[in-house]
Amino acid sequence: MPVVAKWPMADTRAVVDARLRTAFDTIEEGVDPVLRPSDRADFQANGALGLAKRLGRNPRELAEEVIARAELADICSVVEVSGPGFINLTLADGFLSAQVAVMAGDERLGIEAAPDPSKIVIDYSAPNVAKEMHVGHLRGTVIGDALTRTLAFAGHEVIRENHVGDWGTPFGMLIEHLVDLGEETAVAELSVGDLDAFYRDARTAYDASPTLQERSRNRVVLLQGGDEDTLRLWRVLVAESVAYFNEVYGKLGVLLEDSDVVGESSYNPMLDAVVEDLGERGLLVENDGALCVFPPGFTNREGEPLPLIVRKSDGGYGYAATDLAAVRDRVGRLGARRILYVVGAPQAQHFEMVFAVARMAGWLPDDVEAVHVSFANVLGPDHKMLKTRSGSTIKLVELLDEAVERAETAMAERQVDLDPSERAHVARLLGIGAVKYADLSTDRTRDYVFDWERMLAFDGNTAPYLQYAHARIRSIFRRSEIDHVDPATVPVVTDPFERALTVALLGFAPALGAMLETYSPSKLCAYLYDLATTFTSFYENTPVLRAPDEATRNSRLLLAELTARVLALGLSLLGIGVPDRM
RNA sequence: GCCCCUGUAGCUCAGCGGAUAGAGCACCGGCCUCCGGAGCCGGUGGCGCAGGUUCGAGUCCUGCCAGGGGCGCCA
Repeated sequence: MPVVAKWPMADTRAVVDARLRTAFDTIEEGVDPVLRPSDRADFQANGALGLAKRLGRNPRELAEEVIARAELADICSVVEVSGPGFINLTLADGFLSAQVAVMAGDERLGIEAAPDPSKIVIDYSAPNVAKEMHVGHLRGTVIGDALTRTLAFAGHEVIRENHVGDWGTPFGMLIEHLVDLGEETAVAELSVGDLDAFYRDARTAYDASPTLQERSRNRVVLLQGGDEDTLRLWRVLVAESVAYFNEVYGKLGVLLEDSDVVGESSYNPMLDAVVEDLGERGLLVENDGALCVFPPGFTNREGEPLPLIVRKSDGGYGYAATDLAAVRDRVGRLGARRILYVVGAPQAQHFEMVFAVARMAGWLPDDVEAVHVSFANVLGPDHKMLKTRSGSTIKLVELLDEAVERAETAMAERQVDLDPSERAHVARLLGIGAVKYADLSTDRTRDYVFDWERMLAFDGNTAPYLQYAHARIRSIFRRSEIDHVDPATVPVVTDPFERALTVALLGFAPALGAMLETYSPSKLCAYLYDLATTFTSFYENTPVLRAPDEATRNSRLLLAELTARVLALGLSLLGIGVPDRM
């Protein structure tokens, strides 16, 4: 198939964009064709309008000139100027079928590995030791996991770092509570995952007893001073908590594991060096006994320069020091070319300051990117922020268990005929998938309304809908005699439903690109949902197994199978599994 | 007081400076001798307000209004 070799990428938009770019270049170097999907054609290029304005030319004439200079004959069936100077492009059916054949013949579905792979550190999840994981941790964990999987698929070397809160003043209180409970009782409580009760009881006792407060303060000093017995107790807290986190991660189905835990405490040995470095570069200013750096451009409420406090007046280190040490370590030791922080939006200014200081100190060179992948709040159905100490916090495990239960109930209502073990497995994929997808499908910078009913509803833009579309396709293949379509099949694209599905399939590469460009899983979700609806419409309106002839049948089977593969791959990149039956 | 984020249909959300602002839920109306009805086809309904920039603004700028968050020793 020479026609196939001409377009190695199954990224239709990129091919068209490149052709137009070449044509625009002959008129003026470096003009963006401004290629967009169009209602009136497959694509529209709007670049002629802006260029005409700059050159003082008639936009329609200029658009005509671009068309005349562009090599489009082999990929477009219709190219015309419309309106004030839009170039409307309709792709040639032969081009579409060749492109989709390339995609189908590729294990990676036409997604080329990044030409410039880089080492990326991604910091996400970060629960606190001896504290329950609640819905607030859902977003960071799920978004971080999706980005990790997708960046890795794109060919990058991704290093996960779970920056757990395992250090700081509360640990004096927590260790004393551990002592008061007795180690065995405490371990028993923690190992069953009742971190909430442990923390709450510790806090209650602490608040009520000045003696305990005194002991806690002393304990912090011992902990920071490296007292062996205190450290041992501290390690018990950490180990039990991490074991519990792993259980939650297992339920949630995310990649994080023990070796990814790089808690705040791991930077303790590097903190003195951070201060020394900053001192040597003359960046430190002593202020009321605290060592500060004043990055330019930050002011407090009085309009005075705002410090990043590296060392507190009592000699202790705050989280600014830890975060600086982490940057230094990730770039200096690990060789990260990019660092992603999947952390809530309220910390935006903190990260801006940390990055600014790290740049001033030379730890973060200009060619290393540091990005705060921020996400907004989780709101309750009442649109108020869900806060940890408000009493009515939802434990993450309970949320996940209920999601699975609801999936089971829904399956029971549909009288799904599966054996018990497969049934349980599918319920898990559906329930957990629904929770994850509900979170991922909303723009991460917007507040996310957590609503049981909506999240677990099995219609609309939800994971179960996508999973269902996938299962229906698998059912076609179970029903027919064939496992897979002959990979050499080149689909015929004539029927409007076939055509719409083909165009949708070819949107996969740009959709992944859009997700990675902006670190927005919601873009991939939107694409997958569009693909699923386009497929279902195709499937309802176009006979597949009962196609009029063998060639059409094979062609449609190919489109169906490819749809299933895109759905399965796309969802897996989001951390969501797909059952064959449901 | 200053800074950041958000404001799109009754509700939940898409909209990368371009043509008539799209979905889903809910509501209304069709489709079960037909490959899985957790579905398909169709309908009602909207850019917080006021200016400005632009050939063109939901998108960019300014002001206001509303909600949320942040603003030196908690993380």
